[in-house]
Amino acid sequence: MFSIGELSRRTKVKVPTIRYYEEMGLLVEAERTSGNQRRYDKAGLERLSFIRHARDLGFSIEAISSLIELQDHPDRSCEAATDIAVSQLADVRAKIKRLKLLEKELTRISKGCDGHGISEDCYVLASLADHELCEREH
Amino acid sequence: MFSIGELSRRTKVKVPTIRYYEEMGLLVEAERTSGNQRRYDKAGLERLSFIRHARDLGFSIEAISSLIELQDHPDRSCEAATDIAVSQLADVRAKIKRLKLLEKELTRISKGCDGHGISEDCYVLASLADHELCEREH
DNA sequence: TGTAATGTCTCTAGTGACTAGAGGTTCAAG
DNA sequence: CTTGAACCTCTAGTCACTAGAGACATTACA
Repeated sequence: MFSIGELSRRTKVKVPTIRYYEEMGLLVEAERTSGNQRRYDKAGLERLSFIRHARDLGFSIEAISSLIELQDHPDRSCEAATDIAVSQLADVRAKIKRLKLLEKELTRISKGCDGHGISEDCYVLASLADHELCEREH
Repeated sequence: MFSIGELSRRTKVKVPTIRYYEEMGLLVEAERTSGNQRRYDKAGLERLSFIRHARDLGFSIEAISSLIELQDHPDRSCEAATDIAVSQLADVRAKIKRLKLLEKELTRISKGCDGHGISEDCYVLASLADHELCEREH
């Protein structure tokens, strides 16, 4: 059994974040010492590692909730789990697509001015003021 | 002179968002009718278009504040404006990089299970539980 | 055993960029 | 002059935390 600080060190999840996950219902309420401090075991560590990994991959708290629910019922169909992963992947791909458009536009805008002039003539400011100066939709 | 609703229609920025921008100091406080309703002119429209375009490109409210400050002083050096744009570009590139790693990992994970089995054997859930199953850092 | 340092507790409030809703007022059309 | 849409302010909610206050618990060392 170890303290929340120890759990934090092992999982690289900050202490207040662990308490937040508990409040959100991602972690079951931890056992307490007589002095009311949380104590964790291997199961708690594994669950938090799961959460941390899923968060790193961009899953929302809500999605993680569903995934944990499935994990707790090993006999159920895992269709929902793959659905969540596939939809997360679609999300990530959509974001990449959008960011690539932004990248192109920002590259173009940035190149338009070397920063040595005055605001009045700045292509960066002009581009922002006038969408017509953009090459494509973003 | 036109109303906030009309401004909203022309810029595609929602009415509460316009009021929010005013509160944040991005928009100067609008003139009011005798009945206390906001009224805008061409200058207001142009400023909001500027803000909207910058937000679309992912600039923060704070960054936009600085850009507007420069816009209001056409005689100043525009170095800060190009700095902001360049740093925004770096941000976008960093995000793309990270998302591409996530995409690879999520693709791999998603392919590992077709969703027709039970949770116990699900590769999606196993991958999340065990970082070791990942191919690279993310 | 005493004490000091560190760790932990709960609670509240703040972040960014909005969005939603309540309850009341003003405007424009007919 | 009435009706209904648009407008006003204010508060609270979103997401996933983060920061800080003030009090209590645990641990290490003398």
